[in-house]
Amino acid sequence: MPKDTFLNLSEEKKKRIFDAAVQEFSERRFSDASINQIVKNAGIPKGSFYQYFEDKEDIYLYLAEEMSKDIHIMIEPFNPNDSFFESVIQRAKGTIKVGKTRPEYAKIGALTVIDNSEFILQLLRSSNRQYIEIIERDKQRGLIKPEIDSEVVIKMLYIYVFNEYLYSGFDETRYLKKVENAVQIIKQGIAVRQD
Amino acid sequence: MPKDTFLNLSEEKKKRIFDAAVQEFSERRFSDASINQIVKNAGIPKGSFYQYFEDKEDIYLYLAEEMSKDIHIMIEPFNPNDSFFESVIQRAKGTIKVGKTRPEYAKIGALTVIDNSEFILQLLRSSNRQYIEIIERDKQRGLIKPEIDSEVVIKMLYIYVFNEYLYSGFDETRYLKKVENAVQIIKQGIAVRQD
DNA sequence: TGACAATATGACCTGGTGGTCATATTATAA
DNA sequence: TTATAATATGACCACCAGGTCATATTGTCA
Repeated sequence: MPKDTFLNLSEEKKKRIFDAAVQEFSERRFSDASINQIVKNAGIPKGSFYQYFEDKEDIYLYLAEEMSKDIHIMIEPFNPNDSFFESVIQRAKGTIKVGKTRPEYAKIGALTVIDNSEFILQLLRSSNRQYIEIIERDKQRGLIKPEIDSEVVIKMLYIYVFNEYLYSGFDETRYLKKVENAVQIIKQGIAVRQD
Repeated sequence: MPKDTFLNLSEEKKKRIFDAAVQEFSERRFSDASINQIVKNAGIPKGSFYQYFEDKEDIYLYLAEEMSKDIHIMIEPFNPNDSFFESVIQRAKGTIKVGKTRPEYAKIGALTVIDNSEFILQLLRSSNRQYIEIIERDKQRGLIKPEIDSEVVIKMLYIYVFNEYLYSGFDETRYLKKVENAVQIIKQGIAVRQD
């Protein structure tokens, strides 16, 4: 949580700092991101940064919260009627949509999957939880084989989907196609059926 | 390629430097690994390092070559009769085997998948190529659906398998089980068949 | 032995990091 | 107006990175 000193700042200044942080975290993974760079981008003195935030984690969490407010306006929440497979594709479409108006946000998301700091791993774990729930629900619905290890499914898909976003770059149709391929593979497998 | 000055060194000294580099690269990703740390581990002066190697990439490539000599003694090459699925599991078992006698080697491999430097990405790409070939072969054999995007398959599995190794830690049975689960999912899919 | 080349060495360079702190400035209230 | 509290500021700290280079040491051969 940012300190009160930060929260009391003018909206203009808060936004300047927010934007500077977004820029930095969209270019470098959390582990590699530099506070020096953020203060330079924001045009504030180094000392002020520590007057506003505890440390890098602090500003990152603030960022995450602000971004998620922003994102929730842009993309609709999971539709409970959608299957797990549809949900993943919907979310990929959401990522593309976010990427169009806020490319940095999508970039920040993508960079999390290649960060192995304890801090980021924990964030990832909690963001995966909702997908696990969807899979479990679909098992009950009789859509997904009950014996499936949902952790494995999520990890494969999640890492893949963001990784692909990172390297597909601006090519949205390619990205969506890759994600659809991945989902199809997870759904149906790749083995030829020996009926 | 190391400089001649390095190659002319005594076996003892070469090994000391090799070991020091292995240690460093097994603890930190290529991008994060420190030459300073390597020279400290090896007990050689900083200046000597640059007398032996061009830079970090140079020593990494040397390492990779030496390690692969070592590894090829420990694990058998892909069996051409094995399906893609069996090959992946065999390779996972190989990783465990390597991990038992040379835990650092397996760690180095695992760390590659979370490095996004151009240098490492290129290495990964070329090491994926052989899996792509196996998949294409299995398509011809009628084992794998011909319409499958093999790049997607490889990327999902490859990243997953090493990632899991990184976080399963020493728990080999857990690791192998997760890999088998992943392979099974890729093979058969997770959807309940609506016959 | 002496001359020259090859090698070894660590101090040093530039530039980066996260973080601190004494001081200056500004806002607040008596 | 004055005293006090809140905030702003950038120089500074210790530490790390990759890389260089003048000098010292060692090996080689005539």
